[in-house]
Amino acid sequence: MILKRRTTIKDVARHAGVSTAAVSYVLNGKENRVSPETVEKIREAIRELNYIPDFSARSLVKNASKLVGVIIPQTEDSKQLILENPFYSEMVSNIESKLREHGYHLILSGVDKGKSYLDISVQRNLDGAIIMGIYPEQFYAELKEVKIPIVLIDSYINDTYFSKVGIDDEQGGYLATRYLIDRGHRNIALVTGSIRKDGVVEKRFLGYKRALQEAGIFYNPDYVFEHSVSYAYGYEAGKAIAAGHPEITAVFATADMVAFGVIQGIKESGKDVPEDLSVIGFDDIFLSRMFVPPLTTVRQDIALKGRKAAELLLEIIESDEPDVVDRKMEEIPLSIVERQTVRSL
Amino acid sequence: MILKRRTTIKDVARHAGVSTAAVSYVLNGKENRVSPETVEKIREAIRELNYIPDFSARSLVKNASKLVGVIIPQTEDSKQLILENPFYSEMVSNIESKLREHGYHLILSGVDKGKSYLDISVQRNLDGAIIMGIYPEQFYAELKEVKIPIVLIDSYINDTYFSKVGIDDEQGGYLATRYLIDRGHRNIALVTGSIRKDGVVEKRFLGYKRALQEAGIFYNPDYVFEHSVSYAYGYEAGKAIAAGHPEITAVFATADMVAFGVIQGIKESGKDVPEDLSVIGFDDIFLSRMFVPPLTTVRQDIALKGRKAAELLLEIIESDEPDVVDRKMEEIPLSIVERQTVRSL
DNA sequence: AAGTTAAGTATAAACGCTTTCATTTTGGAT
DNA sequence: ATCCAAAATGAAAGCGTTTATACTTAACTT
Repeated sequence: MILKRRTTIKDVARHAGVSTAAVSYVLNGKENRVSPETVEKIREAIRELNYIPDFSARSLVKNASKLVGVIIPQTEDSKQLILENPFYSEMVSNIESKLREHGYHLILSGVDKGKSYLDISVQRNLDGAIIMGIYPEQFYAELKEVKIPIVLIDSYINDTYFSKVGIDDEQGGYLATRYLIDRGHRNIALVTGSIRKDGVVEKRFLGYKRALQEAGIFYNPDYVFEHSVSYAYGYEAGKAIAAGHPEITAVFATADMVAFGVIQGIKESGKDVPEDLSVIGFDDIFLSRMFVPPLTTVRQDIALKGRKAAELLLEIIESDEPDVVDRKMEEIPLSIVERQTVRSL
Repeated sequence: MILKRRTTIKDVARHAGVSTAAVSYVLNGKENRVSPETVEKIREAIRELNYIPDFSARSLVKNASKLVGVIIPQTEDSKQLILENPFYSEMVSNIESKLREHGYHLILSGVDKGKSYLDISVQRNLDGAIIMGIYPEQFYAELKEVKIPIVLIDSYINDTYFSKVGIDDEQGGYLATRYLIDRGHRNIALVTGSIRKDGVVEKRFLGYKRALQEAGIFYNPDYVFEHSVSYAYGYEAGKAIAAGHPEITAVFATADMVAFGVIQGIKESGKDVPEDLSVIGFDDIFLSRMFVPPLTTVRQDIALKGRKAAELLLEIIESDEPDVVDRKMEEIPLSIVERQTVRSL
């Protein structure tokens, strides 16, 4: 593989009979510094030589890489991204297209347990990052050090340094639970990923409790099944509920993926959804529509969430005074979509 | 945002009282060129100053970026990645973890219709790329120009320049069809994404025809429903089959995602799977297990596919003579997993 | 003691680009 | 013709690294 030498700005300059500075000017849209004829000559040369700039060199001098980091959570056990969950892949896909539209590229990555994201952000000179999910305190502290714009998706970290996009999870949890209560359910289980401080699950849990309390229903800790956001855990919980809790008539799963598992678990225990047990999910991933039976769930616009996060980040990156932009919290609207997994008692 | 100046190798050198060369040596594992005490001093300085190297600068001089491009197909209409399909997200997730393990980062991207991948590979000085799916001829021609190692996933482009990882799709198509035939089906529909040259679908289609022929069944073009790899199209086709072709007893969908749609379409036409119509899919994405009814399908190890692609690429990148490594075709094994969507006639 | 060698270290060029600033050219105005 | 401002151009420094090369020192040989 004899690597042909790169075509550089120098080649272009020579070919056009001008200095590298001139070439750089037209490359950077500062054409007013160059005469129209020269611009044309340079354009021509660029075309003829098929010149493509080197972003590393550019990054070095401009101190901007046109690179954005995107972090998504990993499975607890292995080090794999939980990209399989359509919730994340749909967001990533929307973030990617928005970024590309603006000439940015995306480095997709998980972050090793206990390790920081400092390394990659500094190594790659990232212009910004979008972080999904929730991490240890320390992680955020380090992130701030890097001094790049950060957008947090689904995090309640209370620090104005970070911009955020998310939903009103407490309200979502409330809505879901209330929806069940309104249909006559009193003994309502909660199946959920681990309830961590500043995470979405914590808020949804709070909403669940608020709805219960408001309806005068005693909160029973035995009814919360907390472990991980996965089909597998939902399945397990579904079985446990169907087998061990005949008094429970409905379950609120804090993610559609979990709800699928719950339903499957219930079915395999010989009960039916929604005849014997009602189930409501959260997210409305595109699969929920196609599930059998179609899942009743709390809908959030996932694509919008991704797009908003990208837009917000770009806005901060491209503002002249990134430190002055006030860090807003973009809130994506919420609604219940009624399908066929909840019945009225 | 007062950007504190980067900590550079110079700072480290000064702090340790040595030259930048020495620092660079220990950074690059050439410690034998430096005395043990100096190494220690430098290590200390690095730690104390919290030094993190700049990969742009490194890339510039080493002409290697530790960056790998990953391309996945986009939806026809919009410019969005079809990452929602778990088939892709599972691969990406496995590729990512493998790459990260080896100190590489991944730039995830689609490629704009008609545009080339040349830009990004040159701009970013990519060390290699993994390309999923199939693109116009021209695309590959340009790709070769860049002279970086490329691994193609699911492509039958006949060019030894590229390494490949894939399955025996013809055999897969054959197996699926044969499976149905063996269970008494004669009128078998094929529902598939567009049959493009050198794509997996073309091969599966060929396998379908071979099985038919071998069984002495007349191939009926009316039985192939060709459009796009999507739930939506499957749904449409499912309806069309259930409503307009009472003689058809089984359908082979060339992707699980499509099979889901087909089944849904059939059900909404008032027929049942597998009672009235049998359906077999392809891929065995993790959802197929959880689908109701659980999908009978041709299984390929998607995670393995991703990992193999990453490994293969790394192997070529890190070999001293990348042009000498012979470009193999890694073949992932195939099998049928029997679940509940096919019945014997 | 002089010479040789090896080991350790430092200097400086190079990678491809942007951008400051000095210089040259142009074209009015006088 | 002369002057001047404005426009166009170019030289060169610098971004943070690596690495070839040069240099210094220490350690052996004779």
